[in-house]
Amino acid sequence: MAILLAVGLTVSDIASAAGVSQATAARALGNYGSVSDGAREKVLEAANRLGYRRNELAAALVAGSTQTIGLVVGDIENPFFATVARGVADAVEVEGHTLLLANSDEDLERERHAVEALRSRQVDGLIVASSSVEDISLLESASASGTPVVLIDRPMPDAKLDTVTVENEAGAEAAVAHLIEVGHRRIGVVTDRPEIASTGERLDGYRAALDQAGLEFDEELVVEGGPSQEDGRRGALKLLDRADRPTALFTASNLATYGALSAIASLGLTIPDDVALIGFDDFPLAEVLAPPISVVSQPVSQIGQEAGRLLLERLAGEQGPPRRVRLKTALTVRGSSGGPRS
Amino acid sequence: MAILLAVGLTVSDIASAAGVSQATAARALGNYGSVSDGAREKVLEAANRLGYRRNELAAALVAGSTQTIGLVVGDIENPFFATVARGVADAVEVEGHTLLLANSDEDLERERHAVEALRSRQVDGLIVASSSVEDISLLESASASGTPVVLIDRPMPDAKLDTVTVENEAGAEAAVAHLIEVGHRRIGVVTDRPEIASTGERLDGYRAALDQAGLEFDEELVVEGGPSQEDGRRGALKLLDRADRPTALFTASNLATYGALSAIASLGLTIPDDVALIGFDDFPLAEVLAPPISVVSQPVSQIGQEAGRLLLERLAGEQGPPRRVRLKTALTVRGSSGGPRS
DNA sequence: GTGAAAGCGCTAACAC
DNA sequence: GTGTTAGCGCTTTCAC
Repeated sequence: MAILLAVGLTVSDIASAAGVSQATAARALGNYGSVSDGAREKVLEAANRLGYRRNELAAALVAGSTQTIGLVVGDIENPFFATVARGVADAVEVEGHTLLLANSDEDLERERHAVEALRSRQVDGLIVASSSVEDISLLESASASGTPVVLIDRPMPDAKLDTVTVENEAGAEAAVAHLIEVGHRRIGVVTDRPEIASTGERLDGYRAALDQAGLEFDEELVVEGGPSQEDGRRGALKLLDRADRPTALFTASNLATYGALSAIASLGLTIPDDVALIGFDDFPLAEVLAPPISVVSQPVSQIGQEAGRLLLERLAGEQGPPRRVRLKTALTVRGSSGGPRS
Repeated sequence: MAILLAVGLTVSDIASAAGVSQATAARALGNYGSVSDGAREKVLEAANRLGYRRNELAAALVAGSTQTIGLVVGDIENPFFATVARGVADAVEVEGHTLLLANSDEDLERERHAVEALRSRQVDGLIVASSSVEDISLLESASASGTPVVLIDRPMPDAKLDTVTVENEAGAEAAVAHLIEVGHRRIGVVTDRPEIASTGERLDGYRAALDQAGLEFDEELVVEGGPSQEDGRRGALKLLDRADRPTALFTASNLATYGALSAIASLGLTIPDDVALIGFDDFPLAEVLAPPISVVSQPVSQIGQEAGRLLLERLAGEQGPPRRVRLKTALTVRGSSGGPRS
């Protein structure tokens, strides 16, 4: 019995099967240079018959390009990142690129590790939802040394890198302004991690709306959440589980919204009478809940697609200064933000 | 002004910087063979100072292993697949592997294409949620030629491949039996795509529960959904938007459940009085909805982890016959499955 | 312990 | 149009 450890056919195998030189076979298979019709036919026939598949690894080693994009997200289980990933994949796959995926768990050390691992694997470019506001030197050095990097979701004004973000401040301001407009005066916020820049911007939007209405900022009403639903739940509970609880909540991320909904349900509170709610980022069941949940919606898939597009342009040779794409957000008012009981 | 197209340092660069031969530098860097302490120190110092990073591509070409796992899912935006992906990533990353991700959109042709692309990139192994019940010859041939394949989520009894699935039939049967127990007699089903084997098993569970209770199977009560929330919504509407609508619904996938919730809301029906509901696969807001939604929960992350584990074992040389891991499901009764109004 | 040299599978000069 | 040859960056014999 033959042990067949099929390691894959090489160009040479096809060449000898077709009775031509390795170079001719390579030319026919790679569709470059000039090959006579006869030779081409023999080669392709042999390749087809034997089931040849090009070793992209070897090709990449020569070409210096792997046709591979590294994507680093906080957690692919987070629907936001999953949708971003889908957007990126859609954008880059049409050009024949494939995604190498890594989770950072919003940890700077793990992010560094992921970026290094991806670079070692010679990705052509990187798309990163960075964990840190401050230290992006690693990413800038990657970019400087020829691996373009696109930052997503988290604005980095000083970064010399392409970025794709949304109008965090305007979105948050619109949400809070709306809550104020329908009569709320004490509005709690559950933020995402303070280390990520979008958190700061959304908080700025919150303050701007208060300022605009002449309301005083009360830091008691701001709680730091985190990247998980449980963080959001805890944050919301901290705000709601007391006598002088706010009459409305603004949750600054999708998982924070989930968490707040859970907290509100567990306390037996009614939306919007006991507490109104607006969340940043839309979600599948927002319209189905009773009442439907008001949200600041953002074009999540488009974030990924734009990032993919920017990266492909860099790979195609684009040399200009860092580009900053800011996508619009939109306030979608549904039932959950109705006026307070008063 | 110098043009610095930093292409990356090579072992030779480090070797000359350290004043040793390329081979010695490689040995020190790769931590194999024997190197004198002095030489090692010089090499590592130089590597560190210059910022050397190994080109894993070149290493992989020699080693014949890329430390890379290909993952093919229907759609990474689907929370089920996102969680599976996370589980796989967690399992394989500890061994230094990275995930290459591809979406098949539940299309057999795209799945084939993805598998080919991943194999060309020399992944060490593949984990696939296959789109087709019938044609897995491509995957079996991959496996036979040295790229181990683990099938997930969709049972393939005849496949000569490792598989990780859940107890679809038992889970579905428990759900429907419970609906019958609380008094329902006309129970509608919204399935996933009929082409995937889990759909068949869940439908078998439905029929088994009816049989057990002596109820007749009515094919009018079964509608084919699909892989999207919108498919589920349409399917549920077909069942609910008529006079003799069923008093309960069993949705056979998470997105079908989302879709059914949407359909129920749009029709203004009340759960569980107008229509009771149990869905296959738990979801983040299930406990938060009013009423909370009863589900058949499955260990989604564990599916991914087990698949990763089986694959790593194959890569480590495991030679035995195909292994079939069947994970348990559990019926979680919440408010949505309460008795009918009668 | 160390260096020279071969080779992984491919692309691409360079001759003929 | 075709074959010979070098080389991508690495690992790994094989002499010394």
